[in-house]
Amino acid sequence: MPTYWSKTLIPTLREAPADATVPSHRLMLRAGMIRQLGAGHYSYLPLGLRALQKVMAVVRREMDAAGAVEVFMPTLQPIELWEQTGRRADYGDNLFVLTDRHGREVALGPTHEEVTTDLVKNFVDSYKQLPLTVYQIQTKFRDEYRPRFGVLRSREFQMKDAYSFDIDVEGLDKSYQAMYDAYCRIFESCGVPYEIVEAESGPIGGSASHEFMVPSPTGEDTILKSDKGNYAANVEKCETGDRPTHPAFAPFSRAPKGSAPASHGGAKARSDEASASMDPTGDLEKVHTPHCATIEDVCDFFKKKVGSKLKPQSMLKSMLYVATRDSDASDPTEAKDPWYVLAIVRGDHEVNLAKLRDQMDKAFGEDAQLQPAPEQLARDDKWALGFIGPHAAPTRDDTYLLVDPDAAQGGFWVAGANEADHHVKHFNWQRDVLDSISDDAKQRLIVADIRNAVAGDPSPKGDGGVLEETKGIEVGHVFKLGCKYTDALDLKVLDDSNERRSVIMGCYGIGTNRILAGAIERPEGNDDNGIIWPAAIAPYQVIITPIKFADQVKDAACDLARDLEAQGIDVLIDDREERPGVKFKDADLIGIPVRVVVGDKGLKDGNVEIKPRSASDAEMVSVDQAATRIAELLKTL
RNA sequence: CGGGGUGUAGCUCAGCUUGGUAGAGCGCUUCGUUCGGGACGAAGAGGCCGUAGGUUCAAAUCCUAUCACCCCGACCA
Repeated sequence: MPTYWSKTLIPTLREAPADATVPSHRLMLRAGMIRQLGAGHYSYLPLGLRALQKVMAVVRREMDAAGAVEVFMPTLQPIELWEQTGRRADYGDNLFVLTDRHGREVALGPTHEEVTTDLVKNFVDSYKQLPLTVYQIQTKFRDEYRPRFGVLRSREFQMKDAYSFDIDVEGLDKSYQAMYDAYCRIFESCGVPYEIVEAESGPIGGSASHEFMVPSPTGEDTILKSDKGNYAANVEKCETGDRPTHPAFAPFSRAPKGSAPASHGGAKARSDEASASMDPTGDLEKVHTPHCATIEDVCDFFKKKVGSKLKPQSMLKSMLYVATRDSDASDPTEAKDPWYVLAIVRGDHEVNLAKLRDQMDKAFGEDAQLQPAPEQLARDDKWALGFIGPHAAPTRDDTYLLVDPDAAQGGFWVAGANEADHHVKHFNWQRDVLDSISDDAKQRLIVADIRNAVAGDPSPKGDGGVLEETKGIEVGHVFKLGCKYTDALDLKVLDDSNERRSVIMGCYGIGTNRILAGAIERPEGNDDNGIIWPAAIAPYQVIITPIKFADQVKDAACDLARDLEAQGIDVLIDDREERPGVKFKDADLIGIPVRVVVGDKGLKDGNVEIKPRSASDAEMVSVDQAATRIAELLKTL
């Protein structure tokens, strides 16, 4: 049965609400697909729901084809599960927690690793029952800092999540690959362009991870790609190739992992000419910089008060972290033996905590708990927060000094003075640190990649490639989890030699409503007149626009609709008593791939007018041929 | 959470500085004329001006508090 516009609910809007800023949000609102209830909560109206259901159908088809089995798990999850895996703390405020009438805490599921593991534990005892991959499509809840961009980042959203269970790493690799391939087919089927990038696994945990991104300037994720085309990664994960340090730092340097040693490919030394020399030609000089605790503040201050131009890349940024081996103490202030890590990067760079953790793990050969130093703790320990400089570290035996290669350069730097409201200029590593450093402190000095990669950095492939930056919308994410959850929740099975072994997991997520937004955000997904859907996920494949819904036009429109429906093509008939112009505008706005105009004019010659939404011109086709022609056309859209 | 902004009709917004009985366009209802790219005319319906206090003879307007939403930022799928 075709849908009649007048009988359904498609409240199109001439203007978008002022608070909608990104194209997908504006157009979904204007097309009458969604309505906002609160910050990050959206209702799906019939048009939006239909599109979402199309996506779900594609996802189900490919999941089933890949051998995954569909289940449906509860949204309400006992908080104990989250405590057992330690993720209650990891998720922090992002986890919605509610209290039931008995005073028990329950989490609103943001994801289902714990529940799935717990479920599978109940009935999987033998390696013979593996591999197993389960999936579900469900509403997830995350208490985002800041929901935004409509359906792109909401607190309540739909996700297809899948979990694989294998007896060994080879099995995991296979399961992972099967999902990876299925994801490629899903995004291809849905007609959304995508890129696959290496990703940080974040609070989910795990060893390997890829993200599926729809390239788009409105994306919140930053992707770095080698111009050689052989490497792409999320900025949170992205490695850099070898970046040369000043020779004086050689004994402390750690080559970035995976990079070819001593490649001088795209590495750029500081542009500042003075950096060529390690010899100080100016004395270390303290400058009074009241209330200038950030790089930006200091630069402004120098410009306005000192009268000299200071660029962020001429400064050293000193970030203080606190570490502990005591994994039970979630609060470092209560840990038994905390120590500090002072991370130094160039003023225009950002410290990457995951990389910093990696380096600390290497230094200790075990997991260290590392986090930004809480303000109170740092002040109590006499750190001049906001005004810390690198030379503070060697004087303290509780502090490691980690320096990024780009900061480990000669010449002069502006840095914190280790005294409130003061910075120093003419800071020089050789004179102010290396010359006076004790042997003991040398053990705690490491030069290594600890910052986020930026455009212009050398590719980690070490082939002379240079990284370029783009933005993307994350629509899918696959992880090799390992045994994090199965160990925490004790999911073990007997293997073929009767040994109990930890089951190895993978997990795989797709944001189904992000696919919708991604389809609209893609360059071909919208124009001045509205949405342009890929046929696979369009709410309807065909819209029939009768010029006036009466008499022979009405009959012809209904006949055609019936023929199309008989071929499995879904049809929307715009039967409203509106002027043709209004119907054309609305048809364009909601973006149905094929529009058929039925009017007296064409009918006089036995024709209807067929126009793909993406085309600028229509073609006249005889009434008899219309259904066939439309079916053909749809295959190309 | 820090900074900024906005709450007036279903939507987009004016009115607020300088207090004095609530406005426009679009949409909606009825009638008429229109009818192939958001028609025209006429007549209507629709708002305790986010909420609560306060100042005042009088508050959409001034003050205080509070709530909601949006934007920017802070290691977010």
